[in-house]
Amino acid sequence: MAPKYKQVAEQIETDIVNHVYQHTNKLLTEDEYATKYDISRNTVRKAIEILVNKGYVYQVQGSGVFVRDHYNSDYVNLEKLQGLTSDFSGRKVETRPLAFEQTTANEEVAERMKCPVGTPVYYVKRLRLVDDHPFSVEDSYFRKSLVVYLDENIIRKSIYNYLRNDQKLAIGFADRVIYADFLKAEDAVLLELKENDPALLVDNTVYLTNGQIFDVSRATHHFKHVKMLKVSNIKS
Amino acid sequence: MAPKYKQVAEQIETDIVNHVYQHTNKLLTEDEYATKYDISRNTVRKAIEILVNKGYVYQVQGSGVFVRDHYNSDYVNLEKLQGLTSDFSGRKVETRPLAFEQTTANEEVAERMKCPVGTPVYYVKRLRLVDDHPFSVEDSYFRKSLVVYLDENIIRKSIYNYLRNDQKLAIGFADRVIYADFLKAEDAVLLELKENDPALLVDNTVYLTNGQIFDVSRATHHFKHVKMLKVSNIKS
DNA sequence: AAGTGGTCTAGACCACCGT
DNA sequence: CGGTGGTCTAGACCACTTC
Repeated sequence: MAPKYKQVAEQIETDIVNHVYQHTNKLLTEDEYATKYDISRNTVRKAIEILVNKGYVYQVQGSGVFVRDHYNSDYVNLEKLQGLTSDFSGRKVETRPLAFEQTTANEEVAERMKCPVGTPVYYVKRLRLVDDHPFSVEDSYFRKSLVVYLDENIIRKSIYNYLRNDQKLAIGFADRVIYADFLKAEDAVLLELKENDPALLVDNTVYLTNGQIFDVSRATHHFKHVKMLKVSNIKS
Repeated sequence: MAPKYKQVAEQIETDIVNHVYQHTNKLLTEDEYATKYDISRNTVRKAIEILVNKGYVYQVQGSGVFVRDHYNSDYVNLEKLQGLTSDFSGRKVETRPLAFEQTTANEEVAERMKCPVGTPVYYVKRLRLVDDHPFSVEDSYFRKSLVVYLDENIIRKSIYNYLRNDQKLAIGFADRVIYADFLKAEDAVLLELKENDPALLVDNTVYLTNGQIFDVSRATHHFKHVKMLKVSNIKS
């Protein structure tokens, strides 16, 4: 059972996507939502906060909450970690496994995973395509003691859905380091580009809620097809 | 007068940076902070939420709030918009003005600023250096009707501090689109790289609290010296 | 002045972690 | 089981926008 504020956030998000507020671009007031859903104003505010963080709306004190012009599906939204499928809903998203093996952490992986060299890990390499265009190549390592089981069937689909739903893994937070570099020859072939073209790289480190690292990955993105979007509020 | 939750967040942040929690890596409990600062638990939670979003700490239900290993000063943290000076505190940050003029929006700028072609704007081009290494080249346009005044002296320092503190401009939120491309010849010279090397680009659109766009910019970053960090929680 | 979002409180109860 | 974070409430008062 999801908490109320999440349910309400999803409700309002659906309304936004369905252009319910199109005439004025303005949401209902907080008091109106409180009455509508029979919840307290603070719960309404928590719901709206989620939408603010996702970049759907902005708040103006004394005035209201307004819908933003939003970037439909050309960007990878850095606020939504669920992966490509949610960013590119309505488009064809495909995953091609390129490698899958059980091995042990070499020095580089051990350093990124903060574990000893030789720790057992799963290695997965996958090519992702959107609308039949190569999108990114992804090298992932999963710590075997934490993910317990993986197979070739699972990695064709969403590894994360499997870990969350079937393995009940409590995924907590993630760091992503974003940078540019020369495209390696091996990846150039897969992305249908040339060696030493630019590449947009993202190094991921994913933690369980208790702070343990269970996954590190590096995604090499097609520089022409991939742009990342970060929305920010000037608070904090 | 900053709100309590912000003040407390800054207090705790200072404590973290000064290694006050180093022995256990664990913050005080929410109740302890509530007593310590004589505030309600909800206010403590708002303060801690800020630190979570900045990537300083993570929360474990039933257990406590823990300090993360943090990435001292090698990354541009996408959660902190204040600019380079705060990301690279303790390092030499320099800004060299390359161009400053009053002009009008051409088609590209008008499109990005969602304003008519011909709208009066300030154009600013600056080179940023960190520890004497070229870091990025930045092309910015400011909508003249909203920023009112700028001069060559201001753009040497922090334009944003000036707009916020002296002009009392209410800066609200920003979009950043991050991507990779070939480095242009003109920027290669400034960054001491070669034409067609990779470049890490960031297109910025900055809004006032009322939703008006007052600044658009494009930063071309040195691919070897710049990495961006995004920390995320798996909530929302 | 009325409307609407922003801050803050005090307290209740639940969910999860550890002993 | 006790400790600690997560959700939620009802209400007060402030700050800003709009008319």
